Amino acid sequence: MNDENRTNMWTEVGQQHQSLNDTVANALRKAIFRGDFKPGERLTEPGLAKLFGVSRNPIREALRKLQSEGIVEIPPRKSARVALLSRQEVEEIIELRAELEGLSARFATRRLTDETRKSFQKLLDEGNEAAKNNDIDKIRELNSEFHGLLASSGKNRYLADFMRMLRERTLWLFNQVMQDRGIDSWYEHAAVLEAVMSSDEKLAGLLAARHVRKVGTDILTATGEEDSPEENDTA
Amino acid sequence: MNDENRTNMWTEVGQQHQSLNDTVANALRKAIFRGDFKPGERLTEPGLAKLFGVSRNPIREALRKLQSEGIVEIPPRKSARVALLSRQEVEEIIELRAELEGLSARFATRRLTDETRKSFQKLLDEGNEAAKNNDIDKIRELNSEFHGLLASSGKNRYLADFMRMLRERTLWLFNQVMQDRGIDSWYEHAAVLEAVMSSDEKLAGLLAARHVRKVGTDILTATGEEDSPEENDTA
DNA sequence: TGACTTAATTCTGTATACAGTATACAATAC
DNA sequence: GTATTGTATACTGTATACAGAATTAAGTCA
Repeated sequence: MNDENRTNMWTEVGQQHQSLNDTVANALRKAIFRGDFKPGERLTEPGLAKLFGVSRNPIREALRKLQSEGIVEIPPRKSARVALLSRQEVEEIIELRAELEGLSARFATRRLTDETRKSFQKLLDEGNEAAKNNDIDKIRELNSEFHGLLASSGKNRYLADFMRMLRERTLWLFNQVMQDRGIDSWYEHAAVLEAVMSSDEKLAGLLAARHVRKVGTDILTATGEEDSPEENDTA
Repeated sequence: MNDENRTNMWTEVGQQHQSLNDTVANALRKAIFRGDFKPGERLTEPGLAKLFGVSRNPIREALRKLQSEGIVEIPPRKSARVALLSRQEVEEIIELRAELEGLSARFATRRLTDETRKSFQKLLDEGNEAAKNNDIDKIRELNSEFHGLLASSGKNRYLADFMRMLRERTLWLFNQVMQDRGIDSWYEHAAVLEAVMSSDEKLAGLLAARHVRKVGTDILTATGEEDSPEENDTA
């Protein structure tokens, strides 16, 4: 093996190294999505620094990153807080996600290649199999894979990134409903995939958008009765 | 004046205070958009710290912020660089902007209120006046105002924010063409506004999308002949 | 002269220090 | 008993320090 190959082969190990702030950001994001920190909860830098066993600097940068993702809010000169979504915002995100998921489906249809078609078919087969067996865990995994695959097949990184952000932002909400709706969701996803593969751009777009709206209304009615999360500000 | 009113009135003075990292981020963003730092140029923390007369910390945070906006790239353990857009990426952004501008126009039409209608009408009158007088500067100002107004009338902050980011990201490109196309652009904007105000959602969406595509193809043909910006990597 | 190695320098990642600001709570006045 | 002020504590914003990585410059050998 010559030097050049060796370099190319192992050079990525340096790139893959996560700096502390990335590591912290990922851990914190996961913790928030898991519910370890509740919406509105204070996230002080010294507290997190102690918790993660690092200095305040990586914590600060992680918090700023999560702020840019909309996961935490950082008012000036005050502690960061886990962001809380107003009902209004949830509605906005769902409405937007519906349109963008439709757009993504249309892009994917337009750019359909043999390769992506094969991925779609594989996902479709696995999903139908799992649905037949009532394998809820598998279904949930494939449901989430669906969105990623559709987005990447659309071949527009900006759209894909933005949608991932919107999805993450409402993940915990959607997850609540997914318990009951998993199988239904799968069949709606399957319908989108079939429309994409039969190159019916318009239908794919409509089905994808309608799917998000359906789950969205389920969420909104499910959470509608409860009290919406209170601002625990001292104002 | 009672206490509550006084509080609401002046409380913002504390909120408005910009921390150094915000100030730096804004200054740096402006500098990059003005072309003071060319795409691909290295942005070292000590260099910027000296330039802005602050310590490295605010610089770091500003750079991270601009990274999240896609304006700079920060490879691990290397200096930040002004992001450079590949032709592929420019095409992706334009394609996406066309769809989203269309979406935004449709949202604005759906949510048309007396108030927004009045703003639209005012913009329309001013623009037509300026176009008649060939007042290029005024036209450019109104052209940029158009996008902001349309987005805010759509009443979806997430969409509006995302579009602003995409617009900023390609501002320098669009500006090149705007010299010649300013007046044409205005009339295309005016057509969108009229469609919105006559509540023709579909037409508004189509016109808005077509407008972006038009400017986009102008840009792509104009920059197509030149060499695309080279990665000045040492790879 | 030109490619390769090594030394010097610069830069990033992280930790720590300190001043100014917010928060919590007890003491005081009404 | 409630509102207000005073004071201690905790937290953020910013600067500085230092180790290790990246870059640049210098030197070596062909």
